[in-house]
Amino acid sequence: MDFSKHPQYIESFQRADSIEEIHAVCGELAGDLGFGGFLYGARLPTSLADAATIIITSYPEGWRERYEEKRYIHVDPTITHTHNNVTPLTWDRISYSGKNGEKIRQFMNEATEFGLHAGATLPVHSGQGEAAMLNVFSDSSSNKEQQRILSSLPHLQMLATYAHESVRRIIEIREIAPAAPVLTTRERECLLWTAEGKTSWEIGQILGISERTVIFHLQNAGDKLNVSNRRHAVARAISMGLLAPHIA
Amino acid sequence: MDFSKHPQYIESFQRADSIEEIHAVCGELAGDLGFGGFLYGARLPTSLADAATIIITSYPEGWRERYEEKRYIHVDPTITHTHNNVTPLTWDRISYSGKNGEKIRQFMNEATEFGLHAGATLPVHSGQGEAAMLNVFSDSSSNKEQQRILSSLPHLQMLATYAHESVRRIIEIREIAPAAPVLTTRERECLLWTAEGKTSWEIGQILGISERTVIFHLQNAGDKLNVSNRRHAVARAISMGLLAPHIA
DNA sequence: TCCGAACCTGTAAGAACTGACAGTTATTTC
DNA sequence: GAAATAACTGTCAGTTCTTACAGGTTCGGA
Repeated sequence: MDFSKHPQYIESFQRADSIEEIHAVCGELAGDLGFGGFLYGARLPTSLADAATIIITSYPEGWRERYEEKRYIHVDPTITHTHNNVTPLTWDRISYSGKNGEKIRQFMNEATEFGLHAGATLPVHSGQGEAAMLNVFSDSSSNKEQQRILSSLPHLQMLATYAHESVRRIIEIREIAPAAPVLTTRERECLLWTAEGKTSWEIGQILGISERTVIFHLQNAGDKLNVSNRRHAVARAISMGLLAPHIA
Repeated sequence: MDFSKHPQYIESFQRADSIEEIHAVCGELAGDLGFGGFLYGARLPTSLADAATIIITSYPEGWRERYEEKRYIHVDPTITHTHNNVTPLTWDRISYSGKNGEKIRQFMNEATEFGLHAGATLPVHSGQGEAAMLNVFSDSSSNKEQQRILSSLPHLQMLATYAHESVRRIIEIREIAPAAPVLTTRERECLLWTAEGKTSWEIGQILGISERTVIFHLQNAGDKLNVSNRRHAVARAISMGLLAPHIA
């Protein structure tokens, strides 16, 4: 297969500044590599329990409708795989055992009705629970085609990271998530111990300062995080990555 | 370049059940692909502010000592890149501008003294803040070599995910992190609203149950999470991914 | 039919947190 | 030298959490 346009796709992804452009690049590369269509899907957490879902796809209209209608998102093995893995998945290796096995088999059978006979899923994860996947499908499941898919996996995987990078860049520009405030050392320390369940008094003992001072720092941290109690502060700080282990 | 052994490496990674075996596979593939050495590094968060660091490497002894001694982990641009990106980095594209530019230049210069003339970094992220990278270096930085590195990136990237997968599998077997408990729907709901800063009474209003019942559920959740107050429960639940947005 | 799991509710005392009062000290920056 | 920032400390009233007491209902599986 011809991978010579690989660098061009990467450049196109890096230049893209709208979802439509990303769609175009994905479509082009899927076509060039001989695939029948693609689907890029990402979930970008915006708050604790909410996430923005971005879908960029050239899947057949009928299949997308069916998928919606039957709520196949709860069955789709490519999504499960992406959640639990970092490695590529070729669809011929999907397992039909387990309690959802029958549902999955039906799902895959229905997919073939719309031309998705074979394909692969390339997971991409980024920090803080962001997850994305690039699916490509082929309208044949011959041995030769399976082999072709297999050999294009490395390139697809790499392109998937660039696709994801550009989506993140574009979405971030539009500012879905609020920026994290800058905490002082003490504020971070106090928050961290709070997250470990310590009381103000205990934290004071740990840090060698008075209980009142701990309250002071936590109050300041709370103001910066725009919250009104410690439970909320802990949740915010963690999900903003403010308490994450530092390098080294 | 010859990528025909690609599937063999993958199989070896999947079969490996010790860090030493992973070392061997990485060494083999780096050698086969013409690289002078490799470094796989991962940070697997174990608790809120702590992470296990796993390093598997064939870097020159002298360079590793120097790196330790000078605490280059704070300077190393491959680590910064891995933290902030999902895409591969070829070392010739490292930027020397910015406030740490001079330090980074010195770092890279010293690296060349030990034979690291060119190379690439392949980031791998998995859920819950886990991050890893595969570095490979070459003892020449000729144009031809740069080209060679570039063309092997897709394969390296894919192999990096398999390397990371096997490390995760091995480490998980040895149980660094405790398993997440199963929460009931109500427990999860109450915890979620608690993480949003709501009081018991408020949560009762939201869920249409009494304040006492909310306390009851939070108590049970706390017991399962093995914590003694809500701040700790919120922290635990979030960092275990129990409150993460469901696929819907 | 009995059991466990999930869900629901009440009272009450003491511990912990929150918010508003009112400050001090040291360091850095303009 | 003034201003800003980080760190530090105290009291007090009111709110919320924690723990321990003692129950009840519903539903599905053994």
